[in-house]
Amino acid sequence: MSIERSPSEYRQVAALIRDRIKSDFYPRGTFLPREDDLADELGVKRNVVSKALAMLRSEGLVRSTRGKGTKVNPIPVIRRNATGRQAKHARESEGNRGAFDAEVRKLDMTPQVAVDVTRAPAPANVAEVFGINEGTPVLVRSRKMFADDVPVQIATSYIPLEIADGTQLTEKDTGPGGTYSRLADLGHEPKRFSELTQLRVPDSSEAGVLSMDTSQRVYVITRIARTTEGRAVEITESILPAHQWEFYAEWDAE
Amino acid sequence: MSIERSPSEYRQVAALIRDRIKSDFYPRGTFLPREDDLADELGVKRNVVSKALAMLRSEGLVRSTRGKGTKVNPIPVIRRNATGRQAKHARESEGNRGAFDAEVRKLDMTPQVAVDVTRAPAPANVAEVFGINEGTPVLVRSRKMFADDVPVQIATSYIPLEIADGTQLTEKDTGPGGTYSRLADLGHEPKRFSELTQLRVPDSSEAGVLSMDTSQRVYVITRIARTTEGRAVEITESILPAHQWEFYAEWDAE
DNA sequence: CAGTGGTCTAGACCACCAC
DNA sequence: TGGTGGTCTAGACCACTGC
Repeated sequence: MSIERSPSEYRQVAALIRDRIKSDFYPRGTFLPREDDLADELGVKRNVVSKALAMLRSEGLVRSTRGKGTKVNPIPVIRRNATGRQAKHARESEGNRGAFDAEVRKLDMTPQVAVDVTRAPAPANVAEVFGINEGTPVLVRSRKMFADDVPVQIATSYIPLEIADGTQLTEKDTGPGGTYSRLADLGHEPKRFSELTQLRVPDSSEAGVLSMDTSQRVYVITRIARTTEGRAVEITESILPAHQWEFYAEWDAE
Repeated sequence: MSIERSPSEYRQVAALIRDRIKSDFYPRGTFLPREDDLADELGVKRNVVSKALAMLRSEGLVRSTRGKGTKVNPIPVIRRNATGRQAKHARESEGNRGAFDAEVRKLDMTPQVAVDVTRAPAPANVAEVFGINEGTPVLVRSRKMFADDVPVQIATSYIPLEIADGTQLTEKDTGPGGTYSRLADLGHEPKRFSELTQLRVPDSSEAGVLSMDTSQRVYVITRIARTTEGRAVEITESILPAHQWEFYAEWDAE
């Protein structure tokens, strides 16, 4: 129906380099030729190559460093299993780092998690779900997760201090089964979950921590865990570089 | 830890315009000032404004048309409910257009669906799942979905001809309960589902149909429906402009 | 036709890296 | 220090819209 119009030079250059990456002509983890050389090879100005590479950078295909060059992203896409993350057996067989370890190891990479626990004023959205005033202190458990030393996820969990204070939840290591098992021990077993997944540009702080560009995208996954009575006992906000992840789920009809 | 470095001009311009859109200074559906005027107002060159707008365009915040101007995206983000899409009650109460109608109407917009049914050679990935040879004809049901006349989704379903031939599945209107109910009538009730969600740039054909830019992103959702015996009886590949959607799910622990 | 955005030119300067 | 990418300049031409 619509007439084929020839795309602009920089889009053609981007498409060409994208193909070369996908066909392993530029293998994962190696450097591209420098922009001047690409421009000469393809008969375009450096600005055009630069614009094309900016496009590939925003897709997460390459990463550029001033003074060094442009390298093909060394990390493959990680498959996040959205099916059984909260399942009890998964928690107990894999320990408190949850499903992340398995997801990364499946790709023959080395997972790594750094945990930090503090108390901090509740952000507005957290306060609203917990039914407390904005700024009321809550327990904040922050995790940074790496695959082969590349940051691929930030997860920040909030728990009401009323529940967590003085318990193992305030320790870095929450013990076998992790946070949800401790909440269960305390009589607040999470049974009902909701999850909202959004896509947006990272703010500059997120971009820094995840060593991303602000032209890239992050998934924001907000999960609320509630007891059978409906009380919200934990909120986790995960930030993931979008180009680094895909989601898989399985389920049976009721 | 890292020193605050001032972002480049075009990023500052993009941030400013982004804020103006979010604060309704430039309301949804209205035109921005033209690039020359923005450049004058902000004391930068037009190229810089142009680069900033390209960024916002790739985020789906604005849409530019040569000769006309740049308009704020008139359509709000649609929330896709990933919880009960395959539930029988949902199918029967809402008819064969499924959950899409409800999702769009919830935002006070008008849903619209165009259906096209053909036979076509099975693509490689479809053939593999069905266990047939690539190129074997299969039934292909294509739907284009609109919210207030804006295309927001393409869905392409594949069904083995062996099952579908000569049945209502080859009609545009599959009747009450839709495709899955007809499959059930035929003794192939879908009971097990898997779904893979990926993010990528649209190819030029997808960009055309969804009137998108190739600097934007689409979700690709591939769902496989199987019988209790494990036979794949339907595959649906949905393409969604990523900036137009978010995903919501709820579930109970087992 | 004039008005708009999309792209490209042919430079230039700077920030950052490795040495 | 020289090599690299990131950004900006001050134009220019073109594609497309609406009159």
